[in-house]
Amino acid sequence: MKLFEQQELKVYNSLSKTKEDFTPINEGSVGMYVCGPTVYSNVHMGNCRTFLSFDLVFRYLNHLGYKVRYVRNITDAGHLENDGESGDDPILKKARLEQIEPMEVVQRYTVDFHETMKAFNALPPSIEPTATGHIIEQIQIISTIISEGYAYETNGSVYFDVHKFNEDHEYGKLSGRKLEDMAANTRELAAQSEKKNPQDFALWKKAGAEHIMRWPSPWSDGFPGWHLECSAMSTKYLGKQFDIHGGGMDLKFPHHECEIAQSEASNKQTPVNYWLHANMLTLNGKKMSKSTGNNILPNELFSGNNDKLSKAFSPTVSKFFMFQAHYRSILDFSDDAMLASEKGYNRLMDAFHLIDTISSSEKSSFDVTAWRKSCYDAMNDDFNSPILIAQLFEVSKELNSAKAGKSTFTKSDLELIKSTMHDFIFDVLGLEDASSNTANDGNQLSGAVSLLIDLRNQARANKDFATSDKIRDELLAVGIQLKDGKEGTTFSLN
RNA sequence: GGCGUCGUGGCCGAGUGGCUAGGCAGAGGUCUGCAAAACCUUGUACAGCGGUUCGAAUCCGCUCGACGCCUCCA
Repeated sequence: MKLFEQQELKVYNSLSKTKEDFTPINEGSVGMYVCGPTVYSNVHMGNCRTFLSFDLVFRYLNHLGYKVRYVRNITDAGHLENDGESGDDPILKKARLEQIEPMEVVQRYTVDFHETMKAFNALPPSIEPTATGHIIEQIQIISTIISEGYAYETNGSVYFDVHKFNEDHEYGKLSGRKLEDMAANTRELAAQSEKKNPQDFALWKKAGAEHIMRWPSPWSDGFPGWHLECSAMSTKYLGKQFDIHGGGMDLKFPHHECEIAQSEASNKQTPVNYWLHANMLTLNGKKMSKSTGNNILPNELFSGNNDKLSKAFSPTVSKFFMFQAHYRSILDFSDDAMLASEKGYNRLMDAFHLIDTISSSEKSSFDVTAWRKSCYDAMNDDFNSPILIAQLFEVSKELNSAKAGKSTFTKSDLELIKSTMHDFIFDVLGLEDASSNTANDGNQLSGAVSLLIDLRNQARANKDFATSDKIRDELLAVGIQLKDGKEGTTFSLN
């Protein structure tokens, strides 16, 4: 496997706020952890964007020849850190609402998540651990942090002592916050709080009587704090120090900040070399969110069964839409943008299908090697998929020109274009070919339509346009569009 | 209030000190019996005001606006 391109990979590190050369800890291997979903409801498109962004990272690293261990967790418990009444484990809450076992909630939405990721043609991670499967590891970390002096117990609950930690570490270095500022800006009713300071966060919570999901621990029957699971599982499967940690931008603070604190407190070293954060997908200019209802679900998108869009869109078009923006930019979801992406996607796929029909020449009028390099340059520049897609359109234009006899390609250049386009469209972007309905496919539909095309062409030859237009219009009415070209008629399904 | 991000042509969206982003739409053209589809050609935009500079959309400052985090959130 050639590895020359990977030498130039740069990634934007949220910790340093700069693009850095990517150098993995172990040459040729990459450890990557991404915060997965909390499975108490269906994932919406905003959630999906983050996972698809990191699917792109995973795919590209694989493409470059790295051996990647990609860990993405399922949060199925303990999503709670407040000690006030407002705090509530969303999984338990949902279970109460639906009058079922918490693990039924978990199972239902885990299955939904997996089906959604599969629909998007996202690769499964190498390991997909669950929080409930790693209670022992979490308890061990808490014990270590307590013995290191960075956590304290109150009434059976354990809290991370942020102020103590900040004395000899830097709390807030990822999110750019200063503890003093945070302390000055907190007007929390600390009266009945179990915490020494409002900034402290829970490592272990004692379970109330109504709390069904509970585990024994040295401190109480209870459950782990939310931030802890990721520290436990990333350390277990990737080691105390690993290459990439990803997640949504909204997890930067407090979640990832707390992860750093936990890992540094227990392992005495900083856990992650490169922090990558995917930006939000907005709807009507506002962040998609489960709680406010400002979101759209994948199934609503695929079926067209929603009040936000004029039609249904396929998973692959949705991905194409997302990858036309950089993963670190906010992207707004809209009908117009989706329609534009769908047309662009079809144009790109049509151009790809054109390659085999182009006859080769003695010389190429287009520098294919330089073009190919520009594709790698784009992805090497912090996974810049919009530039990559622009490059794919550049070559598409040349292919169309070649078809019209204006550009020329040698046989080997055509093959190089085909393999490069294939690599990037299908392997790296992970798009799917949904438009291969030509009149010579050989399946039943194609056979039937071919017959109608023949009849229509006979009618046209006889200048019986009433008949030919009837065939054309009625096929269109059932969603089959005929396309007359120089070399005969093809069709596509609308 | 604190921290941070962003404001690009009709729309979406890259870029970031001097050199074409790209897609969609629009316009013109080719093709066609007519259409549709497809293809080709075509746009000189960077919120406002100052400053730095030979030169700024790109750097700095201010103003306005939007968004995100600070509470569960990808």
